[in-house]
Amino acid sequence: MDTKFKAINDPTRREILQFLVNGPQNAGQIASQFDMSKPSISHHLDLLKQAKLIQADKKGQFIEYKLDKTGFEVIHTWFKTFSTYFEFPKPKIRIEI
Amino acid sequence: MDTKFKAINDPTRREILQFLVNGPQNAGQIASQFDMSKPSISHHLDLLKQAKLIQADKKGQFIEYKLDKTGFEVIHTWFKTFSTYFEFPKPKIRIEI
DNA sequence: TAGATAATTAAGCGAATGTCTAAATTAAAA
DNA sequence: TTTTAATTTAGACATTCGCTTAATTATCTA
Repeated sequence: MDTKFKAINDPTRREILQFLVNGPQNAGQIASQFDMSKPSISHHLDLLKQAKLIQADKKGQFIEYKLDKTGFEVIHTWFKTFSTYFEFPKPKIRIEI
Repeated sequence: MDTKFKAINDPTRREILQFLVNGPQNAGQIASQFDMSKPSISHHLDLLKQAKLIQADKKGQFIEYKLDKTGFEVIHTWFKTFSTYFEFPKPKIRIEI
């Protein structure tokens, strides 16, 4: 729990997550998106992985990262308490009688 | 944005939010829930207020705090990208005819 | 007006965080 | 096998964070 909130607390890590919405990317491709050293990005990837917000797949010399549902589900559950409290708008449908 | 993620990063602040689901409480009532000095809680409340996750209402000598929809909506919007990506189950709706 | 109560602001300190460069590991290519 | 490339691990350092105690502000009440 703590690990997940810590993971999404950093703006760079949130950007990495956004970037991975486009699909799986290897560490180098991710690093190239940022004006930051590769070791720093590597460290961010590690924290995201620990939080189970991303998954790592070794592909030969490369490591491919992708979003991991596991961690997001936990955050989603946490958030539900509050969305219920405020009754956030549910999707609207039109009914024909 | 940064402010909100920072706010929910701390476990004490998340507990405060959970506590406020029971309804508005003043600073003293909130502080009494934690084994921590009042100034520390006051500081946490300040950060939550800055993040617009809670609202403060001065009631004479007391200050009453309650959950603020504003900040939660922003987090909700951020999260939507990922819940869409994973196609999280949508809330059930009630149909009125 | 004094004194007591609720709460915040201020100052200080150790621990955690994010960044960097340099070194190590692992796998592909020459 | 030697070299090159992808990535991580290690070590160092400045900044931020969360906590405490002491002081301050604001409000109520006797």
